[in-house]
Amino acid sequence: MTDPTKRQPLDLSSYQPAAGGIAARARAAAGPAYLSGLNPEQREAVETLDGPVLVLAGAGTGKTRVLTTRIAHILSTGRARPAEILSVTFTNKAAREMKLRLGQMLGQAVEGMPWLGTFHSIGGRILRYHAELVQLTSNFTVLDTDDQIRLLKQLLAADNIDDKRWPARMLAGLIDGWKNRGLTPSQVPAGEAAMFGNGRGGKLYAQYQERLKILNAADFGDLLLENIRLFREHPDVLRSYQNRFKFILVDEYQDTNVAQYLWLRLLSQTPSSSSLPGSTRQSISSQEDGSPGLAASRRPGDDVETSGNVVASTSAPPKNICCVGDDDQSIYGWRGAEVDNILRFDHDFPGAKVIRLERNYRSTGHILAAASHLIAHNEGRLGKTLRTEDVDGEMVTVTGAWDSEEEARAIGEEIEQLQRQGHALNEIAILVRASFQMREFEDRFVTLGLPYRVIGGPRFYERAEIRDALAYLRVINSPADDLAFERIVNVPKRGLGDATVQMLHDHARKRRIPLFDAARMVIDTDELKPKARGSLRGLIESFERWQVQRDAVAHTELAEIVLDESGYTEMWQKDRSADAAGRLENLKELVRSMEEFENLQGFLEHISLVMDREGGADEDAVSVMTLHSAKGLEFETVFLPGWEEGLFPHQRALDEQGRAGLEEERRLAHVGITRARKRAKLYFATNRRIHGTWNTTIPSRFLDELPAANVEITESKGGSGWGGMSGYGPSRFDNVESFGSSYSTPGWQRAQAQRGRSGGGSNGGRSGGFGESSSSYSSGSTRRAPFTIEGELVAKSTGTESAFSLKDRVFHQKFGYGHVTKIDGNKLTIVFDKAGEKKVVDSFVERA
DNA sequence: AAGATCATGGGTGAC
DNA sequence: CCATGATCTT
Repeated sequence: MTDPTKRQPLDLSSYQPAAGGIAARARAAAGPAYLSGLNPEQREAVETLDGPVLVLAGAGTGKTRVLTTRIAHILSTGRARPAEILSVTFTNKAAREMKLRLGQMLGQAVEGMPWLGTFHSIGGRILRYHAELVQLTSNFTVLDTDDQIRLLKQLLAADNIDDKRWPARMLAGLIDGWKNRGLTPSQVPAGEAAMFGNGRGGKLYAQYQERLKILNAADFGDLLLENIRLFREHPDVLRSYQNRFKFILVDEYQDTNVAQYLWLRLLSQTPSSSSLPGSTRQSISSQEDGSPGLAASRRPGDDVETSGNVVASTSAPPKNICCVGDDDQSIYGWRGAEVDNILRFDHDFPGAKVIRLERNYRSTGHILAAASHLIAHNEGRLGKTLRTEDVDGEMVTVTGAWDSEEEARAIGEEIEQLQRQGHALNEIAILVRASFQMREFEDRFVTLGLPYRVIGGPRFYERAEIRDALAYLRVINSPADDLAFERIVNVPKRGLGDATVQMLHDHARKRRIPLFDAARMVIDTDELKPKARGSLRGLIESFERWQVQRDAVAHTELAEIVLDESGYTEMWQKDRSADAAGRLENLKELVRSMEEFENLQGFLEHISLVMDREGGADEDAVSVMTLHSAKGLEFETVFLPGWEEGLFPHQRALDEQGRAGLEEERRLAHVGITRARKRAKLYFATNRRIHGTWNTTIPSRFLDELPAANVEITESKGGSGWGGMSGYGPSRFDNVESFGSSYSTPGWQRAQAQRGRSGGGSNGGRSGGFGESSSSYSSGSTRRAPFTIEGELVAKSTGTESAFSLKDRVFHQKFGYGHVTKIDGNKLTIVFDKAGEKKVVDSFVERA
């Protein structure tokens, strides 16, 4: 990722506030310096401080810049002090970047922005202040997914539920889903609660919550849900936060789930000192627009409203909340994100000002046009028209490969070529749909000796040795943390096996006390064999000693003492396996990383919430990552392999979510293309191995949805090319039926036509073999290029006239002949002679 | 209590 | 094909 501001007219980062302070500086100039680099829309988004604002910021339009400048503006106009601005992001990375950029604008003033952070870290912080009100203590532990699953497994075992038939993972997923939707155990719809474990799902959720309280723990969902509960049950607490936060800013609003939405809604209401229960029942986000799914999911919200805490639009002006997002980049529906939150913003926050940022400062014309045309195929969107003043640049390329191996080889060669031309590898990324695709590239790059880095692999904190070390520290910090205790009770080996642990569990359960306390009691009895008893006593005494030391020595020193005295370090020193040295290194790194924290508590807080893998070396290397983890990044050159039906769009997205799933996949494709500044290179393979077996695949429908005018079909540079079976010899593919059928999609046909027209295709004659499919497509006849975008390379979405008019006689490659009965932007409703009425994007039909 | 073997299932993954 | 987890074995 490079500095996204660099193509903007004025580099804000060079702005240095005068010693007199930002306020003084702001008064000095009629238009403060930090505003002068903004375009009119950006400036409006920054300067519209009062009331709700939704900034629809397309890819590369300067979203982060608007957010940070807005904060600077609020501060410099004296509208609020740093501690009065609530600014939430989804990732720590985003929060860090905002802090960094703010620092560049404001100097040290950022230090005083205590409420800039992720939803979870802010939620967690608020929860710690009021822990006792939600049956926790302020040193509560934040459980990660692993702990969560282990806890659920225990509950399932206790209930004699077959873990095979009802996996703990599945229950964890359900509970997460409920929490994402803001549902406490009692609010889960009966039907859903019954879905798991023969009707026991709801009960298990309730049990799980009880256990969390006993463990003095909260999972990620709780950090928000318990916050909401806190606000609902203690209006005075809520009011204090409503009073505190004069301005609220939200990044990536399209990714918010219902719980986050509710949380924001609660905080964004203007506090009314006389919040009479039931006095204001008017709902803000309400009914009457038949959206059943949403209505159902919003039910908890209505609860909030009818309980009287919500101020209706008429009684008080809504808070100064500014949400920034892009509905076209909503790719986390599977994780509970509600695109509807952004689609309904002006409904939820009446009087909201909606500002669109449509000037793209990132990509060249062809790239932007391709991405825009693709995303225009989605129906559920607010519609933006991205523009660029950049040159057209290179066309987006689409390359077919015989199989995934050749795909990797071709991309490898292209990268080497770019490298020879002097392009930095850091400016090149490979973005895959699914992580299994990465291996092939790694293999290839290893043989080529091409430096690469995989982003988003196993994270630092997920490593066994880190989790073990943390478990020791967790027990010291919160002795009730049974999950941590259980993790390390026999690590390193102390002869405390299943039998001993089981015994401790029985003891603990009977007396309703933590395992640690149970252990302390048991060592004074003769219930254990002398050997195990002595071992356990040693451990307990160690912990008691460490607990005393916690307040006496620095936390980093404590960590070293613990790792040393527990025998944990020794365990790895003795280990002869290859990765033992690396693990010891990681432990050192862990201790090092503790230095920047005040104390143990602060460190543990951080570690549970900050999942970032520490930034790898700055060496020049190609980045390999999933499309999801690429969101928010940009590269000069982006390779997008695997554009095949079933993989992208992913079959499961289609199966499980239907059209909504397809649209989310399409947004993912849009995100992928818009990561590129200068070159976007798409690939598809005709054969791909999935779960060990080779499958013949069809090029992705998304390829068909690209505008021909901006796309160039190229031959694979991977040597023998598609037709060249020779390189592979008589192979395992001999049985594969003609792969010609793969090339009969409209996109392919079009590609051939395109190639013929432009004459640029290196070896057009060779394509003969591919086109001859059994399909009914009339090959040869030059097809009308699909909806192309002329001139200024502006994508047309909703609101644009189609090239067709009512009653036009048209031909569709799949549905045959028909006539247009309705036109909605570029979407046509057509009654086909044979296939009946269909809604079709106009690029799929031609005049008959 | 540790290692060996079978069985299962295999989008995306922040906090 | 592969990685992970549950079960079986020593």
